[in-house]
Parts: sequence; structure tokens; C-alpha cells
Amino acid sequence: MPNIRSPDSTALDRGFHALADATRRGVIARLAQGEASVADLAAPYDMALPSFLQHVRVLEEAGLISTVKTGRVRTCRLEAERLAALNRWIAEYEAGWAARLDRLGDILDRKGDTQ
Amino acid sequence: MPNIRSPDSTALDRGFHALADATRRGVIARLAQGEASVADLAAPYDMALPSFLQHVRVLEEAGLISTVKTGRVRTCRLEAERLAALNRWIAEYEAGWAARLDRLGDILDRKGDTQ
DNA sequence: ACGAATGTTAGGCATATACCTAAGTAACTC
DNA sequence: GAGTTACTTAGGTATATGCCTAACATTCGT
Repeated sequence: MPNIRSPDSTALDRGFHALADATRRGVIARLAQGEASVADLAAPYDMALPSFLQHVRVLEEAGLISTVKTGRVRTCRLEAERLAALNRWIAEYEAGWAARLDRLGDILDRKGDTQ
Repeated sequence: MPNIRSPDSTALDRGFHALADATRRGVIARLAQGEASVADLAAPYDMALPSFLQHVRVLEEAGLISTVKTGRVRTCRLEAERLAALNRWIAEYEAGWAARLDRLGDILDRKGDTQ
């Protein structure tokens, strides 16, 4: 039986994985207010810079942020479109029309039992 | 300097982590069409059942699905509200008003260069 | 050119994740 | 009550993740 994995699954894998960490979500929240350097982004965290840089790379490889190095400063920017893509994946199932129909079915069944 | 992590971050951690895997996203997609047993859910995947069950547990601990055992069958259902909560987190930053302003700035700058 | 600022690379450690096989347990089915 | 079904538990391996320190590279200010 073939595996159901689709070829583009890694984009979602990386995207959601990138969001599954408070530090990285903090970076995104900060970048939503405008661009920032790595040092600026790292400042609130009690973490060695190399460790923090790893998080930045995870975000960049997920496409959630882009960075440019100018002189010795690397400036980071939020890539809202990629974030939107993740949101779209969720939205497709979040609507939950089927789930609601199931629940409606349950409710009707229960009504039938008691009346 | 204090760490910025908020106390409830584990809910988002677990939620997004749960979505960061194609098998688990497949389960969600399937459950969006209605309830299903573990065996039903596992059928499309070329994976030992214990391995698959781990994925189910990850989803359940993230609150993305709920399960009930009736007799020897465990039935799984999508918890759309939790999915919606993740979507809400993304939506807050996806809007990207700040990012758009930045880009608008870039565009205006470039216009200024060429005209 | 010298020192400080801003990353970056290299290497290492502890825990978590994703998979497996083998061996249960509990509940229908006959 | 014996077998089959549908999980479940136990235990093991390989890789990935998240953190660290130490040392290097580059650029900026004076």
C-alpha cells in the first residue's frame, strides 16, 4: 500500500515545525512590527547567540522570514505570505463542516432516544 | 534578562508540532470528513500500527483530536476549535500590516529611483 | 591599524522524535 | 472457549533538535 505523503509536504513540515517553538514565535511576533537585526531579535532571550541563530535559520529555511546581510548586520523581515499559506492549510479543515454535521447527527440521535 | 516565554506556550508548541508531520496532517484531513477508528485512519499509511498510534497520541495531546474507546475500537474526532486557535495565532501576524508598510516604502523608494 | 561590535563555524552533549519488532490485553465472533 | 480483531505496552535504534562554549571572520569607529 503506497504512502499518502505528497511531494510538497516538506514546506508544511518546515513551516509548522518553525512555529512549534516559543522563541521562534516570539521572533515572528517581533518582526510583525517591522524589520530587525539578529542582535535586536536575540536581546529578549536568555540564550547564547549561536543557539539563537539556529532559530533564525529554521525560520528562514521554512520561508517564514527572509534575511539580508548588509555590512556586519543581518536584517530580518517577516514573510507574511508563507505564514498565510500555513493559515490556508489549517483553514481548510478548521471550518469543520463535516465535524459539525457529525455532531448534529449525534444531537438528533440523542433527541430521538429521549422523545 | 528574563526569558520571554509565556506560560501557555506549550499549547501552541504542541499544536504546531502536531501539524509538522505529513502523517498527522493526513489524519486531520481524513477526520475533517468525519469520525474514524484508529485502524481506518492507519490504513493508507505504510507504517506499523504502534508507530501510527504515536501520531494519534501526539494529535490528542495537542488537543487537535479527541478519542473515545468503545469496546475494542477507539474512535477519533477532529477538534476544530483547537485548530482554529492555531489559525488565530497565525492570523495575528499574517495580516502583516507592518510588513506591507515596509514593502510599500520599498516600492516608493524604487519609484523615486527610476522617475 | 586596533579594538569593539556582529555575526558565524565547529564541535559536543542531553533529550526528543519517528520508526521498528515482539509480546501483551480486551472484546467481539463463532 | 478458541480464534480473530483492534489496539496497547515494552523496549530498542537512528536521527534530529536545542542548547552550550570556544574560536574565527568581517566590518565599523577612531
